[in-house]
Amino acid sequence: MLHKAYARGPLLCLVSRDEISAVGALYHIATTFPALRSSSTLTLLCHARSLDTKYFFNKWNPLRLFCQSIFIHQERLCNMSKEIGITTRKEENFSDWYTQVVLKSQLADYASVKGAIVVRPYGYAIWEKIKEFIDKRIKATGHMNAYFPALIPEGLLKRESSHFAGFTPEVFWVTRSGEKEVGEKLALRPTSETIAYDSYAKWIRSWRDLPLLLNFWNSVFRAEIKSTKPFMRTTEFLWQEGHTVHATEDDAEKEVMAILEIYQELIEELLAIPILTGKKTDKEKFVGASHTITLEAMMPDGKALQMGTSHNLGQNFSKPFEIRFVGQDGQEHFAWQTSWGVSWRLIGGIIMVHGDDKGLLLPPLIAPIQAVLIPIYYNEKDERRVRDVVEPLAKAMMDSEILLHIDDRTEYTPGWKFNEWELKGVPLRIELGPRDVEKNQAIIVRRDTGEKIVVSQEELVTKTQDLLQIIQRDLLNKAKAKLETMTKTVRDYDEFKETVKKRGGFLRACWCNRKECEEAVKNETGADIRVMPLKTEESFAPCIYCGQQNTVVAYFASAY
RNA sequence: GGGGUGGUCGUCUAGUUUGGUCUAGGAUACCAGCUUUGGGAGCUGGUGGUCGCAGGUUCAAAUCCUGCCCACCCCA
Repeated sequence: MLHKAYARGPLLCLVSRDEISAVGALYHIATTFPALRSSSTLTLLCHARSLDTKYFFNKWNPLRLFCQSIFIHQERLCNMSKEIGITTRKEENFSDWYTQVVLKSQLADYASVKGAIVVRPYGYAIWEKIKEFIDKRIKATGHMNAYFPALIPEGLLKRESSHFAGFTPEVFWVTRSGEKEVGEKLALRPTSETIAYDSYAKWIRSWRDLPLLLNFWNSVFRAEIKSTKPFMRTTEFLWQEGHTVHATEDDAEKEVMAILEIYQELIEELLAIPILTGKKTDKEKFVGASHTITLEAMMPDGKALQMGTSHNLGQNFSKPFEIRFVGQDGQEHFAWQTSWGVSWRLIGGIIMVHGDDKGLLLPPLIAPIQAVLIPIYYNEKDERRVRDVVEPLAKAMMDSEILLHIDDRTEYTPGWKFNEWELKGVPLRIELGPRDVEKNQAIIVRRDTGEKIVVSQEELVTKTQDLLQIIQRDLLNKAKAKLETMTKTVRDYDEFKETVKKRGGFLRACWCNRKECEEAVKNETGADIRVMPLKTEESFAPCIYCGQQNTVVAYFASAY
């Protein structure tokens, strides 16, 4: 194909014009494409290769260009269709696949600052859906949004010593303003506990001021990031942080668990990602918390992803920040506090868990576009016919609160659009062309299975709604099955090491509750304790590391 | 923390070994026109590049040297 199309004609032409130069080109071609040597023209001229072929090839521009065109055409013939979409398979190179999906589906892009990304409108739309859900749920339970400064004076950040020690390696400092050094260094907030609680102390006087239930939508900065992974590891990221103050320890703990429930619903029901929930160990808990409740998901590459945390801060901050109130008993008490958050890492989780070789795949309840309607027509007459059908149908769908997008761009063919919307992960595609107008039907295609379903126009709305529900459910079930296969109960340390190394996943094992063993396992295998189940599971073996008998069940994994 | 690879129109890339014909070539994308449209169509013409950034060497730098920035991979 190649030599027929490009080599023969132009080559002969060259030979007749400048035989000597052609020799150089042919020699190069012959060494580069062995398959072409059978061409008689090539064979003949290759005998003359004692000439300084390199000279001709390098210095004689038209020849070089000609040879290049051959390279490129060959590559094009081979790779054309693959290069536009995702070129790596999810199974083969997970990391590269992930980056390609993020960039090519236009969720985000790299910015020219190390560790920073730009969230593009499509990606931000997903974040807005997450935001919408959380906002609605926390407002329904009496929380309100507020905003605190991004700059925190060093003194404040240092007030709670373990908190400061935990964050200090990754804090950005502002030390200059304009031409002058600033008096007291300012930290770019790595989290807002300290700056918020400084204010809280001023606002809270009596038990009547409690509970104080605030939430902040903002961004935080964490330095010391070695390599950037959009949504997963960035120096600045968007999140929400809730900070509440309560009169009793019991109230604080209730808050921690209430938030856990909201997160759980968000992650499992909207994002369709199954999770393990439970406590963090003392080593892994939030620095400054008395305990941390976590939600952990498993990614297809065997690494765990922390999807959200809810901390019971006890009085660890209220004491140094002097958040005190006069109780009903007339006595002064230190308050009890919680903090909790989820970040745009959730988006990373969605991509990793549901995406496939075609690109992104969004669960309907989190998709900014749930169905894309692609009208198909050949000419103006058909265009009118199709439009007349599409317009009322689209209106009916939108009235039924289906997030529909009509792709009526004329510059792309239907096939192009199909591929593009698949890359972007839209759960359903609806095709409607002249044939369908005639038969009073439409074609619905599922993104997750590729299944094509012919439906009558009358039942398009209900069928679309049904399918969205089905896809939502199927995605969760599929992810649940995957989680199950990636969770393994182990009793033996060798098996433990082997499993971490080979396939990762969650390792359900027994642990003696001592930091030394936890650290040793982490150092030797890279896996740490992600979560200890809330409902205590019955111990089934001695400690995975030291063999001691008195143990609890813990889930280990290497993590993002 | 240690080691490595790479950065050239929006994207992918040729050219870098051996500095000079490169005021940088191509493909794709983009724009215009024609034509097409049910799984990434075609033709013709056109727009588009501070060769990552800053210095240095040289008559001459995409090419050589130094520093920096960014991305990716491997090891701890």
